[in-house]
Amino acid sequence: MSIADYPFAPLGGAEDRAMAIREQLREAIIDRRLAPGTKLGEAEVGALFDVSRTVVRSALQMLSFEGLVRSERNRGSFVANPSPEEARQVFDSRRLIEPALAAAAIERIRPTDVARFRELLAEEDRLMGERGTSVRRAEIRASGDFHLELARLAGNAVLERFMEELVARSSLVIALYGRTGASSCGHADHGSILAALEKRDAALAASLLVHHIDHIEADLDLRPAGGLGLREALASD
Amino acid sequence: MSIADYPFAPLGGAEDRAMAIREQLREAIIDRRLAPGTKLGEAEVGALFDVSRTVVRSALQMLSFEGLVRSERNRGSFVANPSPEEARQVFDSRRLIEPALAAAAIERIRPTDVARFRELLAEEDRLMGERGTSVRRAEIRASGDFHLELARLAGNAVLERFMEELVARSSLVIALYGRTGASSCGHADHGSILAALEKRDAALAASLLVHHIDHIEADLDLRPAGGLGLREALASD
DNA sequence: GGTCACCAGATTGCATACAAAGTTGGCGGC
DNA sequence: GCCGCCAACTTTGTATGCAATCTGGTGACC
Repeated sequence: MSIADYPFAPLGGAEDRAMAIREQLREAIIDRRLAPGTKLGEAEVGALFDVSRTVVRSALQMLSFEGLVRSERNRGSFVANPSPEEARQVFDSRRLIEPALAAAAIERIRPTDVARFRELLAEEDRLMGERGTSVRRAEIRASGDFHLELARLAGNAVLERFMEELVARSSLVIALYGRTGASSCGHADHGSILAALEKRDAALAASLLVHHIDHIEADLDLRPAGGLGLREALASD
Repeated sequence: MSIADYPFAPLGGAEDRAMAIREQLREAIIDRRLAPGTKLGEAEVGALFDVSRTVVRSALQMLSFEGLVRSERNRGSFVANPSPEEARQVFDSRRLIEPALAAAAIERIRPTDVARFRELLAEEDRLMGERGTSVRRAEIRASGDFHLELARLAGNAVLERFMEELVARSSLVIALYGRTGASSCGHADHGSILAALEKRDAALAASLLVHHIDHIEADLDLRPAGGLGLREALASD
């Protein structure tokens, strides 16, 4: 299940063609099929999707807003290369927002919602059982979907959109700094969080969420990337 | 002082011409020189700023992302007409985020920051003393700047950008639903919040902030807008 | 030999032209 | 007289062309 499958468009009602390209690029970036620093030339992307640069520009602008792409005037757009500091800020933001989402979700959760969560968990389980890089990508995405579902359930469209951005950027950060050894997003955590939601124990859910996010962040290698500050820290271009 | 005066561009690095138009439109919307529901035709806006539709489109897309403009495919863009529910979500989000910003700001606040805050307060004072609708507009904006300065000081670029959006949308909501009688944004509150920041009393600052936001929201008339649901509720077009 | 200036190539920024979708007004039929 | 259909207009969506800017390399000059 991807973000685009949700019944509402993430934003106002932008052009659908550009939105489609945005989604494709977003998935590719999150899955790390597009490495950070990769140049996204308008003409090149346009040729790839068989659309004009106009549409590509629109898509790139959206991604730039989301922080997944960095645009430099008269130079072009590149897949974002979030710094460790940016990564920390993203996780700080999530630690702030998600517990509140849980509290709100508890007020509104219904059996059908629980069922949907269980579906997501089952999907995660299935993916965890397998091996391979593509599976790992799907795992990161599935993990994000859990948090997005939580945001959706909370019923605050503003925070939900913020979370869409935060989850996307988190996925990019995990792909960048994640240590391959450990499971990037402790799956078991999701199960216990869901249990707390079912029990309508907001304090427990909040606590579990914060620890969950701590856990994700702890699994990252956020050292200053060689300590250098030169342009994009030798962006693997 | 407007957002554009800050030393960094609010976003990636979009085209500067489009950014300029975005700023102008944003100011106009927040100041309610552009009433909610007003159609923003690409050609019309383009003629006004003497640029092509291409640039206008870019600006409108940005505003659409910020929630200040609503775009409908093949129909055009309109100044957003936030529903009472949307308004509540915006304030809920602010009640969540701003106390955290205050706590972070306390860790980093320095005398020069305090001085900047005092400047903002003085500006507010000056505006409060006068009368007239244009003054009232400036007052709303100045009030927003206080909160933006707080966000800036917190040092989290992610949350800062969220706050930029929230403050802008709040201003729109206040312009829409604000009761003219009461002062929209209790100015005295800002002073006491700043005092709490100076004393580095995070709990007090957080409490004051929440009450401050409560106060703003309480001053609004968030009734279901006449109960009618016809297109844009008779959008004054 | 090193440095600076200049030039060629490529890429983005912007404007314009064309195509598609929607809206409005009028006309004819019922 | 009212309803539905059709056509012209208006507005947006997309493609393409041209100008400005940046990059990288070459050659002259110090």
